[in-house]
Order: sequence, then structure tokens, then C-alpha cells
Amino acid sequence: MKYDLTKKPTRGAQRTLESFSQTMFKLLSEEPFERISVNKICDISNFPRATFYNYFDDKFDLVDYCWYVIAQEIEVDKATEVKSNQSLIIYFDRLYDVFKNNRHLLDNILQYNEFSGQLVNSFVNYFKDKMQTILSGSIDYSKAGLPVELIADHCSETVILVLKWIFLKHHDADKRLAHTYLKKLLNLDQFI
Amino acid sequence: MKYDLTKKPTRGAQRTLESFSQTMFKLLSEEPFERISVNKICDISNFPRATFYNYFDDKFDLVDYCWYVIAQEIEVDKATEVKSNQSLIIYFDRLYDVFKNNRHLLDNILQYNEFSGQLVNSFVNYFKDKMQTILSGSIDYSKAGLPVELIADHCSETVILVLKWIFLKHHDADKRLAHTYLKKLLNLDQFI
DNA sequence: TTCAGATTTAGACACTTGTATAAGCAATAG
DNA sequence: CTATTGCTTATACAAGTGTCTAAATCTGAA
Repeated sequence: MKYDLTKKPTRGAQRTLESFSQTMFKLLSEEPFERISVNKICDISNFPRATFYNYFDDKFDLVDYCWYVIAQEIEVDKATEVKSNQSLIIYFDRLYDVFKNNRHLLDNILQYNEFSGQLVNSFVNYFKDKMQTILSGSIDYSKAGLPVELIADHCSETVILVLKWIFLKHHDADKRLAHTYLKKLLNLDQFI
Repeated sequence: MKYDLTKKPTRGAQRTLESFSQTMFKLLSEEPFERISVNKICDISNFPRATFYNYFDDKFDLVDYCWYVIAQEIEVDKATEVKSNQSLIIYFDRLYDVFKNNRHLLDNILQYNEFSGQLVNSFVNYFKDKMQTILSGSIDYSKAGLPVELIADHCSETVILVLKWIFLKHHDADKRLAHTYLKKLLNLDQFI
């Protein structure tokens, strides 16, 4: 990403970011990612290509920004962080809600893109990374005789696995059932 | 892949496939994947672009064929399939050996490509799929009260996680230790 | 309000991509 | 041997990519 998201954006920049991401969301619901070109994005957004490349490296970069927009809902609040034992479930729930709230987008995307294609991959990876960042900072895995990062990786992969199962592979499950899956797969008492 | 790998290739086709894949292996050790163009591959291999596109859809397709070449070592023999309980460990060991035997290639690749980049991703996904195919056909997961495919997914993801940890993130471990990781993470008795 | 510094934009450049066509070549069956 | 079939190759095409320049425009602080 060429644009620095940490500094607060000018009104103009905000408009530009919004416009490009909205266009991308729109196009993702209409055609496969391979057929979405930077040219097309710019035409629809009414910005010249040069502006696109002021903000993003390429279309992958923009789509990552789109996931970032979606993930804004998650709110990693320091408050809950303390009650460490439960935090895996707490953040699982937040991700569950994000996936649920964007169900129609996901369905549209899956209509045009392979489950193992680049696009779905970038989506899944974005949230796997997100989960990993959250978990590695908020859980104490000291119990199991295993490298801590390895456990953190494993937990976040499993969280995403369950969400993929429910929302991308369409095996609907409410939170209660989702928790059961998660706990059985992770054998949770083992770690936390 | 445009070329049909199931039918046995003519001598000419063999030479062509060999040439393109060798060139790709060479280039992967020299520069990042994004800078490898189909043009360059063809120049080095001394084939015209048209020939490349006779065999592959694009450079991703070729790199997948490269993983296929590497994976040939694995040998999914029907013989072991029967002793189902142990087969997860057996196939883990085979993958372990494949990763170990190609350690220098992996090291080179990681020198030029991001750990979460497209190239490493395609490598990891190739072997995750491979493992999934093997496992879903050779293990009986009836014990745990969970969807079978979900468990199969989880097992193959965990296998790959451990191999990534050892060979891509460079936390060396012999097979014995690797088995310990795997068993603790999967809590193996739970499933098999 | 002004002006210096930053952003945006038009246009061009060298390069890549995937496809299509038709000519050339090689292996095989009759 | 030769006709047929299928693969290889030369070449061209329309499109896309990412970078660069210099001019235009905007913006915030004085």
C-alpha cells in the first residue's frame, strides 16, 4: 500500500479511498477477479490511472484495503484483553459476526471466483493474519509444552477453518454449534 | 494446465515440460516471482511463447507443475492405506522428507519471496491439497462428533502448519520432535 | 490572502499478457 | 512411400501493467 493509513486522511484522500474500494466491492459482485483491471476500476471511479497508483501498488493491494475496511468492525479493544482465557472465543465471535454481516458479499464473490483462487485466498489470509495478530498478543499459552507462536498459528488457522466451513462452504451453524466445532478441534482445555 | 498429464507424454513433450520446469526452478532461486515473466522463461528455455501457452495457462500454472514434479516423490501407495490409524503419520513423514530434500530450493525461494506472498502460498496450498486428498481417502474419523471433511481439513492444515514451522520458518526439528508437535496439536487420540 | 509544499493529473513509454491464424514440420497408419 | 493428423512456431493484435515526467491544482499555515 502506497498510502499511509496510520496518518489521518484529508477529505480528498478519504473520498478517493472510498471511491476505489466501493468500485472494487461492486465489481467483485459482478465478475471474476482476473477480469477486473485497473483500467476498469479507474473508468468506473472516474479517476485517472495515475491516481490509482498514488494509493495502491496494484489491484491486489486495493482488494486488501477492501478487507481492511470490512475488518474495521472488529474493534480490538484493550478492555477484554485481560480476561485472557476467554479471549479466543470472544474474538472468534467478532470474526463470526463480520463474516455473517458480509454474507451476501461472500456469496457473490464465490459465484465468480474459485474457492481456492487468488481472491478468496487473499480474503482468508487477511483475516487469518488479523486473528494471529490479535491472539498472539492476548492469550497465555504457557501450559502446553509447545512453542508459543506455533500454538497461536494453530489457533488462528483453526478459527478460520471453522469460519470457512460455515460461511464459505455453506454449512450453516449458529454460534453455539460453531463453538462446539472450535472446542473439539482445538481440544481447548489443553491450551488455555 | 493445458497439457494432459494423465496420458503418457511423447518424447518431445517430455523435453518441453522438463525444460520449462527446470528454467522455472532456476529462476525461482534467482529472483522474486513477480519479476519472472513468460517472455524470460521462453528466452532461457529457447522455446517460442506460443509453445509455452500450448502447455500452460500462465506462469502460475507452470509453477504448479513444478510442485507436481517435486511431489512425484511422495508415492501414494494403496498398500499402506489399509492400516488406517497410522496413515496420517506415514504421509506426514513422506511430506517431511519432500520438504527436507528440497530444503535448499525452499531457502532460495524465501530469499526472494515474502513468506505470505503469492509464490510461497501456491507452494503451501499445493501440498495442503495433496495432503487433503490423501487423508480424506485413507482415514476413518468416525469417532469424533464432527463433520468428517472438517476433521480432514483440520488434520491436513495442521500437518502443513508443522512443516511450515520447521522448514519455512526455520525451527529445525527431527521427525521425532515433529511427531510430538503434530500429536499435541491434533490431540491425536481424539480422532483416530 | 498568499504562497510553499504536497497531490493530482495527462500523456507517454517500454514492457507483458493471452489469443488467434496460418505456415511448417514430424510421426504414424495404411 | 505417402497421406493424414497433430504439434510447433512465426507473427501479429488488442489489451493491460507499472513508471515517469511536467504541468495543473489543491491545501493548510502564516
